[in-house]
Amino acid sequence: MVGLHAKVEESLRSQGVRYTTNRRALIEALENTPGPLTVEELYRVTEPRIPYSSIYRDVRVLTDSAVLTLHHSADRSNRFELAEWLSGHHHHLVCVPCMAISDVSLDPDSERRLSQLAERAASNSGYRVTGHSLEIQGLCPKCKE
Amino acid sequence: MVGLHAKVEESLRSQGVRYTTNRRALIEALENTPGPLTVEELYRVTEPRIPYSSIYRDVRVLTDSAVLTLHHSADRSNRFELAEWLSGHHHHLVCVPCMAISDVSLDPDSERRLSQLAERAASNSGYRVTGHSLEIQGLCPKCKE
DNA sequence: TTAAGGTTTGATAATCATTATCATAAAACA
DNA sequence: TGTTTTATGATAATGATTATCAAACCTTAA
Repeated sequence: MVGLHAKVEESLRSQGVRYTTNRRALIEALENTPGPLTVEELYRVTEPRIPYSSIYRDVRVLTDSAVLTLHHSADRSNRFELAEWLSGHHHHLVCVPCMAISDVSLDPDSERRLSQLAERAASNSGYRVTGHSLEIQGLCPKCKE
Repeated sequence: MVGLHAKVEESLRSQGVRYTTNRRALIEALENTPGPLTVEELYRVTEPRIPYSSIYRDVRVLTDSAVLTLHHSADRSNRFELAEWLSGHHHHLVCVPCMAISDVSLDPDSERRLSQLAERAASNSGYRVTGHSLEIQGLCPKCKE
């Protein structure tokens, strides 16, 4: 499999965007985490520190370049994650009390059925369906006890 | 069926929160709309005008009282909607270009299968599942053309 | 009905997250 | 190398949301 960084670099290059040290560090941080991260978390995790102004600018650039996607969930913070063409299609498991978010995948058969459900649900709305995402709420192992 | 306002009033009363004119107007606005609304939309829709400070305070009070739920959507805006115990379980259809959001329901059979999928997806994560919500992305009739 | 106590309101100020600005630095390119 | 483009980081500005507080409003009990 071609490395993540090579894919990102190639994609950015084709859009005339440079793959700099800061951006690489952000991608690495996201690669090493099992779920989407906030700007603040990216700030804390990267080493050496990247100023907030640069993180905000970079996540915006990377999102505009379709390398990252913005994730919106019940908690009011914006979180970023690798786009699905880099990380694979997946869904999210959200812990309601502690707001932790982790990625989860369905097996291919379930995924196919989910697509069908989405199609059917939209069938008499006049929409053309292009994608879907399932958010599962629950209690993580820690919060469960 | 017992009226929406009666249910809301009863619920608020039990929590020592008053169901005032402003709050009633906000609930009415949400009742008459097929999807979640932003604070700005609530401001525009209510008559007579409710100041922003009051709308922000009230949606917060109503969310804390579990009468409303917050929906954090892809365009980075916060939207509020009636909680599911008032409006029924439903999912969202999001138009990617224009950001319109509308509610959509699955038939009971599909809903049951979706619950099973959610359970299965989380089964080896250690989470206890308490709920789920499906977001379907697509193009609305207008944007489709 | 009135007085007391608690809640809500609306105007305004304060805060917080995010974005814009801009001079400097680095990279790409001719 | 010199030129042009893009990125960086410090700082200022913006915009959305929350806090503050005096006045107005309910609710309850006497």
